[in-house]
Amino acid sequence: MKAVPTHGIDLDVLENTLSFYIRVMDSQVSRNLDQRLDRLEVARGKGKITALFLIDGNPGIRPSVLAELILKDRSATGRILDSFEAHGLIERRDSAKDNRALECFITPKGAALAAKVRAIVVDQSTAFFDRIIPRDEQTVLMGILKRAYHRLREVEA
Amino acid sequence: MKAVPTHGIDLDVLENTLSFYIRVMDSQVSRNLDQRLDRLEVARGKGKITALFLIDGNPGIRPSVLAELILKDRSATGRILDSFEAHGLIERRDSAKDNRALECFITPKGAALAAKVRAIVVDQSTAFFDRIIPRDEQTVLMGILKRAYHRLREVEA
DNA sequence: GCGTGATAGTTGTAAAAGTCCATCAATTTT
DNA sequence: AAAATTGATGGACTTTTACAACTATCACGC
Repeated sequence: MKAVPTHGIDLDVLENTLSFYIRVMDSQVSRNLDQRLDRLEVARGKGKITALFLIDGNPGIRPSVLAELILKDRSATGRILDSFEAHGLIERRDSAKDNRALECFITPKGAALAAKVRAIVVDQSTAFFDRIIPRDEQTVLMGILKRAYHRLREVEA
Repeated sequence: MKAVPTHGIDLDVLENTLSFYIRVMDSQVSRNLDQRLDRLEVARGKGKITALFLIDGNPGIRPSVLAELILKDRSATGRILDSFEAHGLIERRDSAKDNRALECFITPKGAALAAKVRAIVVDQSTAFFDRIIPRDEQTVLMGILKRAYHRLREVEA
């Protein structure tokens, strides 16, 4: 990528639009993360990593609950689970309580992947933001976004 | 969407990972924005709005410069310009100085769309974040992200 | 118990984005 | 003048994502 100074370029109203910065940050951090996760079954897309962790940390979690937590519809979630299962990362078993429902369980292979991804994700986020945001500001940022995240869930409900 | 409380759900390391919150915020704000922009030629995808504004505000800007600014490769940028041109929003003319290059110019129709989109984008961002982040925190957030954005460009270069 | 409506999950489809690579023309460098 | 670089386009491919249709099951009220 070439050096194109941002000073002097007129970004119009985007200059003062929060959503613009969120969107740019996302695309860059996501691209960077995908490179780190290359070949790891969870690269690309926003929900795969969260889904893997949730299944790892909440044995028996159901696809529909998962869908709401990763903010996707059931069909998209189902396809993620299909690919997880095809790669031997999880198992879907019929629920004893509700014959419509399934329950997701991590496999040893899935747990191993989760451990690996855990390390990568944390490391990547730290490395990425350390280059562009001072540590004290990162703390502030995290606080604001964390509260916003929880409020988002309340509001959406 | 149903009420699924986030309290009590274990998000694993994501709980303290900045990239996670950035990614979630992005997906929500982008989805919300797309709904607002429905049918407007610039919905979906991250670069279209920025590209339109840049062409509007910088007459004669070249596709390759545009590509670097919207953080896409030339091929993807070209396709955005194709669709803009097909919809009569811009014109690409041969550059007088460099016969390889093109120069992009907004059309009246494109300028009208830019004006409309400008209003929507600002309004949407404000409305979206007002629901989940107090105004004073929004100011702080904007400052941090703005600095991060410019540093990102310096670092990437 | 039975019907209505909601819920769980799958499948199909369609649209679109992003990336990679090859190609071609024009320009700059040495 | 040859080589390397840059600007732009085109094709192919992978993935994501949303939307709607469909089956099966459950829950509630009467």
